[in-house]
Amino acid sequence: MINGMSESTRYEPKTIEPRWQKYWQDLGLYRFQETSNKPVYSIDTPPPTVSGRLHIGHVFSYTHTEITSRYHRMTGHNVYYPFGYDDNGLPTEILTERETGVKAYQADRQKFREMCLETGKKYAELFSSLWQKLGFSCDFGAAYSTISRESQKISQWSFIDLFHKGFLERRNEPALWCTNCVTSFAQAEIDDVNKAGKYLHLPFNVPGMEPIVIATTRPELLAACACLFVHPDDKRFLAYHGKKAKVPFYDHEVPVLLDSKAQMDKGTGAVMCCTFGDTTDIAWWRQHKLPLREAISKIGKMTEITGPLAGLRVEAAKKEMEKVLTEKGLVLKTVDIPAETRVVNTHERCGTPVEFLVQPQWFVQVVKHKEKLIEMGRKIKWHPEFMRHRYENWVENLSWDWAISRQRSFGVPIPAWYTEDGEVYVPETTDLPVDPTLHKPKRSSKSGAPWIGDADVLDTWATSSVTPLLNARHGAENERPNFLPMSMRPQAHDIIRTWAFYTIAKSYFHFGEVPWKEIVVSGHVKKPGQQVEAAQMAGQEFAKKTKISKSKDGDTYAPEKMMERHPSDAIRLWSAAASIGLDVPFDENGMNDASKFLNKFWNASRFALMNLESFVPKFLNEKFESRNANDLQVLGRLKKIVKAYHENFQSYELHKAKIELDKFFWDVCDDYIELVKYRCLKEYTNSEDKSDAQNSLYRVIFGLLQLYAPYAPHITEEIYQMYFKQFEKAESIHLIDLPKTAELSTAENSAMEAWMNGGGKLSLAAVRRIKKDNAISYRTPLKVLTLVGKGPIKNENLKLFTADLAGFAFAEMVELKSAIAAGAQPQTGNKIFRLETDDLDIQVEVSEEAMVKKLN
RNA sequence: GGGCAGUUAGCUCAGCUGGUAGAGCAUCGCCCUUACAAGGCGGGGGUCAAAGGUUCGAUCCCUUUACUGCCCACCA
Repeated sequence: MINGMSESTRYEPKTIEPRWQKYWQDLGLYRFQETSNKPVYSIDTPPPTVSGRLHIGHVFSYTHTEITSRYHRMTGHNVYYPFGYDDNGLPTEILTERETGVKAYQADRQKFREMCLETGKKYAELFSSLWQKLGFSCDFGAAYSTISRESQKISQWSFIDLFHKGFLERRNEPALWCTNCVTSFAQAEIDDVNKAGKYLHLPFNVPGMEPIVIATTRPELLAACACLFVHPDDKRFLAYHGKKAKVPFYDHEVPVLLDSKAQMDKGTGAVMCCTFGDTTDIAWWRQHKLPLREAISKIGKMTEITGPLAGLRVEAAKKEMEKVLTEKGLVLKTVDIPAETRVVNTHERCGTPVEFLVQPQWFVQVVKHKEKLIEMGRKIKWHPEFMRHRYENWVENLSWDWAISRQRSFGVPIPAWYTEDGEVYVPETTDLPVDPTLHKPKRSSKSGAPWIGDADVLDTWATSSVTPLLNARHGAENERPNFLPMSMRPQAHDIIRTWAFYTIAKSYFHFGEVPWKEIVVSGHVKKPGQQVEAAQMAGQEFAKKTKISKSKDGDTYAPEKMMERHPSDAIRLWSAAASIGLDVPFDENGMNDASKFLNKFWNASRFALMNLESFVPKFLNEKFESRNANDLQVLGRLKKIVKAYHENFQSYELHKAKIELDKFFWDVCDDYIELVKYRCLKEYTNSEDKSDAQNSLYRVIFGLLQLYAPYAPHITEEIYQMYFKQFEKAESIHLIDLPKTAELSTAENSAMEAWMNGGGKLSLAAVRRIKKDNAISYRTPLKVLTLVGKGPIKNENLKLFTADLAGFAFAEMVELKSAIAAGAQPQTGNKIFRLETDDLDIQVEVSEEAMVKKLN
């Protein structure tokens, strides 16, 4: 019995995993070493948004980073792997509103902020506890929150720096507006939703002529109609150029103007321009200097100018207007637009259709820096490489500057004051953080007019886009020098247009530099679903991948539930099995498989260690080379695996590293351990041979342990602690550097060749086969085992493995011959069995007595 | 409409720089064998979406097509 090893054949993670988690915490194993002179590998961890609970998709992608961090820690790096949470801004406000039933705009500002802080705290604890249960090696002591004082300081510093550098301006112009959240928002926060709609064809009367007919989906905006547009080349409307038309129902006169953006083939060819129905309206409004007629208020109610619609919400107003117009006979025609062909922009946080409102807003000028931003993107190494296209695609299509003010209460305050006559005051960076709703500027305004503090807060992305600065403690006394650019940013592909883009933009504006050297983009976990008539008609079932929805799928994909059923190591291994950047369907079988693997790993290690009882290893740095070909081939193969492992981890392809490792592991179980165990037996007296066997076995098992350690930290630690620690000394397997890539020796190379292609592996299979085919029990001893190498299989190669093979086959004697004599007769009382193949002939002689014995 | 991926065994997916295909699950057969029956051993199952091209040779490279998914644009 090895130190404290249990009798159970089943691996019991329930008690083992928490034990080591606590051990690691107590040892402070994963703390970043501020003064170490090891090279730093820094990770710009995504702080999960405090907008609800985490689902299995988060676990999936965060696990990739976690495994990567362990890899780097085990290859001589001082790893900076912080834990953070994004708890400022709109998402947290919405969550707080949902949980408390209190709407932000109805509540006292300070009081609501405190409620949000509470929410943030609660979820931060949930997140942190989940990560710890998964065995994450974050430096939990270095946790940050984006509403923290430090984060506020840096976010405001960023604002001020952009302001002074001229990348930031305050403009009073239409911005994307959410009437539900009562705030402006950015282009990146638009979500497309397919929604059915309806064109109404409405007549605009023109004195002395036929009415000009337009098609609109937004009759509720008629009151805001500023003009009509027709295409200059559209012959149908030539007579109307420059005429005035009367808006139906409201009867105010609007001009008929020309613009080539009016599409002749759309609707009726004539279009009404309202302030504002869509982005084209905004362009027209600017270009043609149209009057502003606001029909929708901040909170989504119709304004006074809409007459009978005033006070109604947009949807209700649309219906009411259609009713009114229909009653008056003003609807000439209606055309339904199916959902498939109509796309509505909505606010991604709440699904409310976008409106446009003119309000003073701060904008970061991104549109005019597209080229530079693309250039920055190209300086960063993307994994997988094709994800860079998404970034470029997004930047190329940018049409709005980044609106960063939010008319909300919980967030980092915009550090600015204004006077009525247009003076702007931005504080000194030494005075941060400030809250203009509470504090006053240090000086009075030039005109003596009173300062008005900005009551808005920053977009949550405006704060989370400075996480590299936060990690570097930029501007603080204990600033981390040479910390930027960071080594790596991990994140999922859905936030390339937001988090990745904004972080790159800010880094460029502040320093003209990239924020990190590499970015690793992970995929999503999709839920498996059914699909399509065609497949069903063919009697097939299709797995269609669809997004996991927090609201609809409830607890099905809750990691906490998953962790009741599967060990953390199994969930980690399942996550690591996916190709980098690809979406994967959720498949709980994959976790079951991983659990089975853990059990196998447990048993294999346990068995190996039994064979190492009372053994003292020659240490790894000591020159050791076995004389046994089987040992040599397996150690040679281990070296090959190590090399591929490092290469794959360098390119973040941990799934590839794992595939090769798994294959090796199963081969070790199936072949190597089966063969080596006979040389480890107590009764085995050749001490040189035995020493070779045990030293090799030690190395193979320990090597496997190390290579699996980043993926499955708990089970590897358990096995390490139970046996290897006595020799390796380190407090944890996670403190030992992974084996380095090493050259294969000539002996190893030729042993591998002899094993793989020279007949070694084949002879093992042949023994299994002949026993099985002839119903000879596995344990039945053989009198004689005869092998004949044919074709490429040479007897001299087979000879290398005969000693081990004899043990495996329970053979008293193994002989190699050039041919098996036809009609060879067994000795009395024995039987002969023969199997011939193209590469190898095998013959065994067994005593009948032994066979019968076995049958009973 | 633009872009990016994918299409390989019943299912989920690997397949490195081109040399007539692999794993797990499922299925079938055998086996309590002194690590493991949530196991072991063995078998069946694929014209690698289609068509052309380059090549001595293509799942892999090039072109075209079809389908699937994602990102973006369009939103009167």
